[in-house]
Amino acid sequence: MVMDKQPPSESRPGRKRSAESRMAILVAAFELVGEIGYAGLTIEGIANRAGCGKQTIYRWWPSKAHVLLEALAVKADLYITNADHGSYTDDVRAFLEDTFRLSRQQRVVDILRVLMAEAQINEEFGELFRSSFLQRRRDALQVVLDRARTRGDLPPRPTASTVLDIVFGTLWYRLLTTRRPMGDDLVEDLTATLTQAAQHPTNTAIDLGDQQ
Amino acid sequence: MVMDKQPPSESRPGRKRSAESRMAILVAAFELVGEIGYAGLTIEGIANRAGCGKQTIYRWWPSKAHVLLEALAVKADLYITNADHGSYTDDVRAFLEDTFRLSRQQRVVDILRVLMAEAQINEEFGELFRSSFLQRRRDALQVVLDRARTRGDLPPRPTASTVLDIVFGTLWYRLLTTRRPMGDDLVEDLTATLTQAAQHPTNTAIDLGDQQ
Amino acid sequence: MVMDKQPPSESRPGRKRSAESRMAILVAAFELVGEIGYAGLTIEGIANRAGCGKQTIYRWWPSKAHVLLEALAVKADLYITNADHGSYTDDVRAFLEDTFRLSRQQRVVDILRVLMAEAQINEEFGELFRSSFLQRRRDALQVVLDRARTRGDLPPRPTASTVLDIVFGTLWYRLLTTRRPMGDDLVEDLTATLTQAAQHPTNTAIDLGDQQ
Amino acid sequence: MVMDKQPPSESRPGRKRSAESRMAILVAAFELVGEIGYAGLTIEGIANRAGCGKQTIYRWWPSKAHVLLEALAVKADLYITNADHGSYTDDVRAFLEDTFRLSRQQRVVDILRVLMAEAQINEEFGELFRSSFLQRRRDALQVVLDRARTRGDLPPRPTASTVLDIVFGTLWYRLLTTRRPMGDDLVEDLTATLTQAAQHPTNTAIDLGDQQ
DNA sequence: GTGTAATCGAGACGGTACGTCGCGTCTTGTT
DNA sequence: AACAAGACGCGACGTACCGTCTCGATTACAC
Repeated sequence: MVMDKQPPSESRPGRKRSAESRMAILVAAFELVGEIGYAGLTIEGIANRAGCGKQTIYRWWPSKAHVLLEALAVKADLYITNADHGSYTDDVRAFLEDTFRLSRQQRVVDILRVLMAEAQINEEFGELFRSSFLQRRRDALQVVLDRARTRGDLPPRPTASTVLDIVFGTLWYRLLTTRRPMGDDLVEDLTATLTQAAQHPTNTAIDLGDQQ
Repeated sequence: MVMDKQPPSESRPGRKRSAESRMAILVAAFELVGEIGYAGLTIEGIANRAGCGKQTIYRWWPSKAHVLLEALAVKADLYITNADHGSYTDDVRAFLEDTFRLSRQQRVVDILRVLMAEAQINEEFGELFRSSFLQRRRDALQVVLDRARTRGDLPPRPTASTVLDIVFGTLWYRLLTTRRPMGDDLVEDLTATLTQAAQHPTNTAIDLGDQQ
Repeated sequence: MVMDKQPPSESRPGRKRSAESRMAILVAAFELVGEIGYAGLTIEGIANRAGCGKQTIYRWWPSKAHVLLEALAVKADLYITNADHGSYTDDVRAFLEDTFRLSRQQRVVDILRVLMAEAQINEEFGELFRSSFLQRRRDALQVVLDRARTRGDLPPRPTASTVLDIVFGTLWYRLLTTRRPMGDDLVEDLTATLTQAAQHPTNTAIDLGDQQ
Repeated sequence: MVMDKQPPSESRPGRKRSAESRMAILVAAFELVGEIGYAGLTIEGIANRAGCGKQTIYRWWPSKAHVLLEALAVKADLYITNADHGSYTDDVRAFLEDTFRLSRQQRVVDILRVLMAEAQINEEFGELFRSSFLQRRRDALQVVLDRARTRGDLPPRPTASTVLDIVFGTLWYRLLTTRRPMGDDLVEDLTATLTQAAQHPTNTAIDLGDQQ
């Protein structure tokens, strides 16, 4: 997840970027947002906590949201496995359960919420957030769908695009509104809804009966 | 949608609240957010445009988001019909299409996005936004579900709670990430996914019997 | 000491001025200036303490300093006797000692200081303060000087005008700078200085001659 | 006349105080108080006129009166010579005439009046005004008195302390009440009153003996 | 080694908006 | 008409951060 202004690449003269300062800033931002909330988070506050000058933050990140996004990437491994579990249904369930597990970390959830919020308000950050975070999550689930299509157990409905919208829509909606993650029942219900046609295209009635 | 600090009710001495100022403030906020965006919107700017003092805003609303929420309620009729269209499938499709139509108003969509954003950042506003806006939308769709259950064409899966999460999740996810509303294809795909069991009327009687 | 905007004089229709409110306002102003100081004194604060509306204050006094001046007149008897003590020297000493005694009331002194201050800043109040307070004090001492001239023990120097300037100048200077009144020694020293020629009339001619 | 918060002295890191801003602020304050008066003078107005931020003023001065006091020190050379004119009488007359000349500058007089006023209202400023202005003036005249004592023509009465009170008392009283400075006649009259005993050298020796 | 160049901390700077306070005015209903 | 109450337009307050700009003081590469 690259968001620095200048990937140095070629060798330049002059002092090198301080790795200590970078980490101190990311840690300070991560801690502060947990202590005083995003509304109270300021560049000045981060600089104070990190023991660095404001300029050092402005040099490398354009906004506090950018700092926080990188801090999240450093502090939390956000990437969810999409290993093959043998069937489309099991893959989807596993994906949802992985996400569910991740969203138990309240600190991480809180940061995701405010980053999504900031993406609505700050156009430039929105661009980055969509391309470097949201799209990556879609890509991960897309792999599951592609595998199902190859395997042959992908139901004709809903389309892949709709599945992505439903899955991430439901996830984010819960995050943003109830502030609590999906529960086991919702995981199960959602998995069934998205995959029921695939499981038994001919005998919907029986499935329904079993599920009761 | 009541959000004023003091519903006066009984007759008190002193000058009454100015209806002119209230409307001027709501109109100014609505216009300004369209012209300069939410990030640039300030209480000071609203007061200037409205030709009133800042105190008059602070007296009645605790934040610019509260002003905007009331402005939205005044400027836009947000409430979507949930009239009976004869079947669950048609009711759901109508609800989604109504929403789709509403979300063609870019100004309204932009405000909804930033209000959802603010609800993540400002705890107090989040409370109000959930209770006075989000919950009402859920209630409206709940009526459709209740009618379907009574009518007898509500599929056993997904549960009502899951349907609400999926519908509003997908709606908000599109709003917040692509910034463009659902298209006809998504409406159709989503409707089918949520009601596909209902499309097999032979099972419906049995399901209903089980559910009761 | 009249400073009301409208001496009612003739009989007008409508409700009469409330004597209770007037006294409550004057008392509140007097108390508040002692508790929180002149800088913190506000019309709103006076109105709250007095249990009256702000308009009632604005109706009768143009500024908080005007209120305070009237409050002082009501609360403190500022007028110093200038009774005949038989000689110019004793009259002057008595006048100074009276003033000294008055200036033991710290509350009164504090108010006089801030009224003099306000008179420098607020042109309109300055006018009133000079004519209705300062001039009256000068007039009182002038009586002493006139009596001495009649009696024949008024030294030719300093002139009456200079005596007034020296006496009140010294009084006010002590008030404004040390915040403590003249002591006995200063009273005695000042009396002697102003009247010494009177004590040694034979030198006067020589002095005058020398000074020319 | 030092009134800055931090005499930097030792070398600190960070940007240095801007001398341009300091002068721009002092000039703006001096001009504005002449144009709109002290009551209308605001920190905000000074900052606008000076083309600087408000914080730059608050960083270095605690109130508009402090700014004005420093502005006065920069704009006007307030210090009056106390050179030796050969006799106590001539020294006192010269001191008074110097002051008289200074007080022809209406702008300077107006500022002195409001600073004395502010010193009554603002405790902290009063402290500074007394110690950094009033006391220095007293010290200057004290030099004249000390020289007279050394020289031997200081009259026994009034005491040095009383002379200071009378001189500055009369000066300030005229300033604060008539708003016009002492005239030639008052200078002469006051000089004579304070020095008349000195004109009788026969008494001086005895008096001096007593005083020692 | 000795420039030259970039980064670092610190912190002053010109700004902008904050949320509050008090001003003096203006209803509103009561006395 | 005056009164208590209190909302109003207004303007300044003093504060908090913004993002920029000196400042010495490091570092590091290039000569």
